[in-house]
Amino acid sequence: MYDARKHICFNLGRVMRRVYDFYEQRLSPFGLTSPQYFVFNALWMGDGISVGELGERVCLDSSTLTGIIDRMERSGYVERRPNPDDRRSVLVFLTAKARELGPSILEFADELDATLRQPFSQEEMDTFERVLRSLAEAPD
Amino acid sequence: MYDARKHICFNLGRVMRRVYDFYEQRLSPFGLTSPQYFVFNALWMGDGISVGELGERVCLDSSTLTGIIDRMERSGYVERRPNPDDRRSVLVFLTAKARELGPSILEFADELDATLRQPFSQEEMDTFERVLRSLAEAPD
DNA sequence: CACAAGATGATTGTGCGCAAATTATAGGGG
DNA sequence: CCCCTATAATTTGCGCACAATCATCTTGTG
Repeated sequence: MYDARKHICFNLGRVMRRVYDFYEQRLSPFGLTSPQYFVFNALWMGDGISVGELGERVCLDSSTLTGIIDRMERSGYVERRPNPDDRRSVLVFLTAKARELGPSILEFADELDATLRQPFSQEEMDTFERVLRSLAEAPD
Repeated sequence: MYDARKHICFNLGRVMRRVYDFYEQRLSPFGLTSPQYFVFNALWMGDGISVGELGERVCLDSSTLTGIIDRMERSGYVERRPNPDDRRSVLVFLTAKARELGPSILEFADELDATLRQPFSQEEMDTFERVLRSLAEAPD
């Protein structure tokens, strides 16, 4: 019998949505969605970068980031500043609010990740993540 | 150093988008997207069901399905018919076109799935899918 | 039989996510 | 110095995806 549930594709989508939701329910006190958390995290590693470079860090198209940065600017986490060396480019910075909440958010996200991993053995998670990374980096 | 890439959440989203894209590039001759393929597949198991029941089969909200069914109706794969027993409800059917293309599409999708699995051992895929299913079915 | 309670489907609003087109600027060659 | 091409960010158009809401219908209860 044909059942889409046997396809990797189907389960991947289903789990992705569930896990995003898991994070977002718990990140909601901070007013961050999952993609916004990734952007926050990428900027925590070093801000004052262009939209394009940010896109490389979070594996998202710059046109997708335009909207995410808009919303994070509205909620007070980031701000855009012109690049003095290149007027086409915009540099994205974390705000004082972001710097203040940063440690709590990052610690909290680590706990969420640990909660997700908790039911599985180290070996299972290693295999799981190895397959995941291979699928992410496979050609085509 | 904090890096969102270490989070399951981040890699899950990235891989899900890549795998969806992998399917969609190859399903494009049929004019189907990945979610549309899941709906097609669910109806192949038995059509003439309500939007709500379809949603249970594909694990999607009925408000999401409204749009997907609209588009599949436009491309000639499904049609809505009123439910004679319940005037609130709409039953979704596959069209003649869908029945004709069905076997090719299902076989093709199986090949795509096999291609994705090909680089990995049976044992790796078993672990991968077991973790995936547990994450999908975990409470909360 | 009437009416409240609950189910169902559609609609609305928000937020990703990408391709293609657009706008503005940069940089190189004649 | 000017044209041509390349690049950065945004806009536009499409397609998910879900929560909240609304309208409608069925069902259970008295």
